[in-house]
Amino acid sequence: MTRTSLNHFHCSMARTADIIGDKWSLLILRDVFLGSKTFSQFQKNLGVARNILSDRLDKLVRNEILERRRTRPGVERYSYHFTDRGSELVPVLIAMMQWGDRWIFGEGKEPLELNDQKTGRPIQLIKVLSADGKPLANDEMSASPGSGADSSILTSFHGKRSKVSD
Amino acid sequence: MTRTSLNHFHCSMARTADIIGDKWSLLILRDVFLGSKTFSQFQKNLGVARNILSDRLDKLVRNEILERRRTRPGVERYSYHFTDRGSELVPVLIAMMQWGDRWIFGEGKEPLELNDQKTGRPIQLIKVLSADGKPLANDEMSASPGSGADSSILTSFHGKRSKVSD
DNA sequence: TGATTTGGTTTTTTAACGCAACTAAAATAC
DNA sequence: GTATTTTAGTTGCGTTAAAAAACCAAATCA
Repeated sequence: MTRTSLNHFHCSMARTADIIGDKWSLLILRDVFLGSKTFSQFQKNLGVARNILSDRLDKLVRNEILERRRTRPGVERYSYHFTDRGSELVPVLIAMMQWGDRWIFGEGKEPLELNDQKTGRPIQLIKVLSADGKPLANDEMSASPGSGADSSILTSFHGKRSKVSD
Repeated sequence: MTRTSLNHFHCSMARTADIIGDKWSLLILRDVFLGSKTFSQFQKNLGVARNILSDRLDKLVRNEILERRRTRPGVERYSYHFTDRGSELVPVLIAMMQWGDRWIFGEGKEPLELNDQKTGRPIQLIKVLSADGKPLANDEMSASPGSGADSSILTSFHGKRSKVSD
């Protein structure tokens, strides 16, 4: 019996979490964002077990988050890069970083600062904005079934569950 | 041999991932955001095993993401709510949802739409913005050691690792 | 009064994790 | 020209956490 997959949830969060919702995948993606490219770099930076790293890279490649490129023809030397799909996960990563900056390390103690390369100034805090660009608090939002919704979306997004080998 | 904790990484992503970087925690938080409050509601909506749910709720409470309130004095009836700390994770959740909307379900097939309650219009796509409010692509950002950085932050953020029972 | 709901805990099984050792080819050092 | 190191993994094994199901006790509903 394999672990529970979230594949059949009709829910974007669940499906996204199924792909990147584990510690090592998230850290690998962070590492890619910061410039790491190779198996050894990830291994050195993260200290993750090699089989786990192998498994996660595979999964990220299969899900087209990362692309594996051969760096020299005919030789087993590879590098990993974001696909378009993968690079659009960066806001997720940055939102997580910023939360940790604020609530774990605290103002003025951020381990890492992200800057606009052109101006050198720090990027903005990631926020939820209304259509006209105003920050929205959580209780100023409402959820409604989207165009692709099935009937029971708001009362339950518990879809069928499945066993997968992944 | 216990699982590796990311507690000693001097990295906001790692530390945040250590708290919410697993499927069920993320789904519980989504569920809270959408209005669920009780153990039974989470269990019904998510279909998660009760012991796992119990464990995750506990962890989220211990980490002050959620607050457990007794709903009737002297009786075992509880409800779970975001703390301030927890509610600031919502941008992370929404960024994940939006990624799934786009890359898993596809434009026009979103299971759920989030709206500005006042106007009824959908919220904006979450983006990384420069100080002057312009969207930044990934290669237009640079990382530099923050005010709380230790010396080796960019070459390696592999801190000491520890075994924890958590 | 008997069934159901609520909020869990306990028990058992199984899959995932972590570690160390191994492989095999290429690159570098001596 | 041989030896060591680096790269990119795979294999095997023991441990641990997750999943499923059963159980529990108090409160509430029918």
